[in-house]
Amino acid sequence: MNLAAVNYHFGDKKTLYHAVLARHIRPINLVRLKRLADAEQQSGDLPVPLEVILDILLRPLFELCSDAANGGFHVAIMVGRSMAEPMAGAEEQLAGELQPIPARFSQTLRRHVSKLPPDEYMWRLNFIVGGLHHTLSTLHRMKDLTRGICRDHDHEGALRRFIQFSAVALTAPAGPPL
Amino acid sequence: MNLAAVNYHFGDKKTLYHAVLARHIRPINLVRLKRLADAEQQSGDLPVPLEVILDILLRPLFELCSDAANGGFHVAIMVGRSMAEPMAGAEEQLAGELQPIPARFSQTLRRHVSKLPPDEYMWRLNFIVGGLHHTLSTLHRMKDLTRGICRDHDHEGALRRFIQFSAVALTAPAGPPL
DNA sequence: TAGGCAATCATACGTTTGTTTGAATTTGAA
DNA sequence: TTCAAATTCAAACAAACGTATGATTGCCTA
Repeated sequence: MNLAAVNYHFGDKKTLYHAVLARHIRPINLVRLKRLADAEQQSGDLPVPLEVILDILLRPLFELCSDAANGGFHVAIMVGRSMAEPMAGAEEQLAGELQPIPARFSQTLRRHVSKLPPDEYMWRLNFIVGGLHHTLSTLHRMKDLTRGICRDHDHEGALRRFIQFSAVALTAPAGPPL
Repeated sequence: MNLAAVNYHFGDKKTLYHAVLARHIRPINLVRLKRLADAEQQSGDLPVPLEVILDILLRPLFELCSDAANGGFHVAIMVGRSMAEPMAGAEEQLAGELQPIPARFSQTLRRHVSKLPPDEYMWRLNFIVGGLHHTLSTLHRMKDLTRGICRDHDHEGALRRFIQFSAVALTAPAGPPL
């Protein structure tokens, strides 16, 4: 469409970029918070199983990124890029959108990782975040990347494996101090 | 320096980009192959411990990316970007440089992951690769990202944790088939 | 139906970016 | 020292990009 519309409606390109990101991520985060609340209520005093927490956290993202009709995987690329190289002077904008999620989920996760030192937990979370966005960005070319061993667009398989991967990584005992 | 020199010596920007990447990655890969051969010889018939293999694979990368004097972390960004979004029509160039490494290391890794289906192994490797490059790209702003919980430029801590992280993730038993 | 507002469009402007050119300068060998 | 090839430089070029403008269209309300 006509590019002038961008400046008419959004002012400049950077604002448009963040608007697109927010439009996709906001509803996902609402779903996440809702599902987590439901799961907690259903569990009563028992901890919500780690795999369930991770499923709630990850499934909406995988579903978004596999929704090819709505430019799903472009969003995957955008999110990944925003993580790896935030646009100068505008990281706060996206951060404000994302902050509530790790904060809220950490509450629930705490019972599963209570023996981990906080920095150990953060490091592992960062490893996982990297793996996540890389996975989302490469879902559509896994066949090429693995010489045919993995299928393209295998969202369900990727999600199932990534949940297990993250659960194992988070629950492993802390290594020896340096 | 004068930009015309780029086109004089390299032809165009893309070629320069790959030359920079190759210049940094090639020596690293030589070191990796050498160290792996040494470790195998030293182990005789016993398998090289997984953590040792991972250390050989990862340490040179972490060292490169922490060599600030030589623009180390810019290389981290470049590598990460090349992974996530290879430049159109030139992925083969970098692929040729990187191919021998996973192929060679998979030989040695095989004894540790022999019970994993090949696709399961590839998926996990992809998760780890994503985590790796994200980690390298964010080493210099971990403090900001974790609200002060992790230190900036803690290459040694990151490496140690990432090795343990990868080892745990690779040796976990395969989940139930879908 | 007329008037006003919002949205869209073709077009143009100013920057940035990648590349080219031709003149200077340096280098190395005879 | 001399000469030719290699390298560097300032300057210009062309294309891509982000943005701005003024005319035009579509829409809603009075």
